[in-house]
Amino acid sequence: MQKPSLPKGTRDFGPIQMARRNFILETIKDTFQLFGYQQIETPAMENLSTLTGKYGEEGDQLLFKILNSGDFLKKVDLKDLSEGAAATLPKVAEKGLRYDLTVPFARYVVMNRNELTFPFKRYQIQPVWRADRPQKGRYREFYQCDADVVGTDSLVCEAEIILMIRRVFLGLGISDYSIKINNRKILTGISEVIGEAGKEGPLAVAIDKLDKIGWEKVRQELTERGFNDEAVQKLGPLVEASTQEIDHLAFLKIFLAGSEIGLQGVKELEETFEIMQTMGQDLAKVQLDMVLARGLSYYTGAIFEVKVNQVSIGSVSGGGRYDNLTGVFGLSGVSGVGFSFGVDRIYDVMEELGLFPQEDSQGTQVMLAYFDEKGFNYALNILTLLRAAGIRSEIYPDQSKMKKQLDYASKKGIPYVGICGDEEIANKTLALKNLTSGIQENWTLDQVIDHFSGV
RNA sequence: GUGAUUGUAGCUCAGCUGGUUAGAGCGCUGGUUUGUGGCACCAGAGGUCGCCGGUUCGAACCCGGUCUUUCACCCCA
Repeated sequence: MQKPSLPKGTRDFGPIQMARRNFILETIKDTFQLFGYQQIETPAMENLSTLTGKYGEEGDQLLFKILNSGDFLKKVDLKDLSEGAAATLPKVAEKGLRYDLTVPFARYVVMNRNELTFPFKRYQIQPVWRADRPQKGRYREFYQCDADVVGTDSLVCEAEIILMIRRVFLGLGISDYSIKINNRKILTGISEVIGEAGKEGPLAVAIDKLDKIGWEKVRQELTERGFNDEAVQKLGPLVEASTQEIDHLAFLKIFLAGSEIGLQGVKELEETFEIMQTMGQDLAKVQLDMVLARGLSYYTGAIFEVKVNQVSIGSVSGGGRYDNLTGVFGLSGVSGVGFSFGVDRIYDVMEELGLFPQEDSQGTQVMLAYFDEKGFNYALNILTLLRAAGIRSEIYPDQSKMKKQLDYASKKGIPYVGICGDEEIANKTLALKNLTSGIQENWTLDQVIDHFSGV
């Protein structure tokens, strides 16, 4: 006999967890649909050529590769082996598990460009896999809920992303959180005005850690990454301003005065906020974060990140605009913007904050219990009638002691048990017992149906 | 990928510098209660101490490897 086990970083979801996950999923789905997004799905596996090179060097390492079927070694020769893993890999694996939903979506858009009506708004809720080392709030298999719109560069999309995030969090009962927003063009502008044009990549990576490790450490990292002292010096006022309660847009207009692209980024943010105002919306929870960077290299415009306050979990949602994601698949000039909710992290956050409702709203409402064959037959009849009336009900399947039957209902959290004994059969009633209060009354079937239909 | 950390009954954990048959609480099964769960009392079942190897007269305990858990870095939902 072998001990059963799970692969590292994966989990089973039991009935309670699934009820909770479905609650989160339904809230998100409902919101996406309300905003006009249509659902699609793509395969769990993609050709490796679709996936590699889209997430940076680190990302390629985190891809799960699928060994070719059959004799996977037949194309490998000794020379490949002597050259190491990088040379051998393409010959033994040509498929991989998807790393996110955005790249498969880009692939889908390009392959179906003639059938799709643009702007195309799609949502997608599926698991993704990363060969990461698991830790708190980080799994090797987890769900993403993406909503993206491609084929328009309208800033209405950016505004609507903010509105969708707010609606979902309202529905989930999460109230203390911030939607951080920035624009890659602003980061490009910053690198220009400090005299390190073209280095926004490393600048972004370093500056993103500001609230985590502090200015001193970031400064060190920048120097290590080859930024000269003068440039780092020039960054000082920005870092200071980012922590102060001032009008960041106004600050950026001055700070980025010498950078056309930087000012363009500021303008985009400004317009996004104006659109929201025209829609009659305020900017609650929205926070312009001048040092928000995000790692993914394909972002070119707005970038988002959502952090729930007072919890130890990382960001629960993120996204941004990408101008040329479909370009690598041969369709250029299509701008897209989208974001993603991490269900597993939202789950962890809600658990940490104790936000899940106690009772299960989809569980059985009544269980039928009985003492003997006669009662069993009577109960089977009643069961059909209850279900016909739309009442979630079940019968204890084995003839056994009343104690056992009640125990089962009690443990399963079923609130009512309908007991079928000789007396009840004779009077055409049910002895309906409330398991919370312990009170038991004899009710006619009509009364029972009335009672539960009203709930 | 780098550096730590964890693993003993279904669950949460004790287990002394290595020394007979490895314990507790909760849970589980049965009983006190043959038309009634929760509470109480009584009895019982359940463990190759993650796995493999080594040191030792003797290993849950020491050493090596491996898997797993958690955490930091990197990166990210």
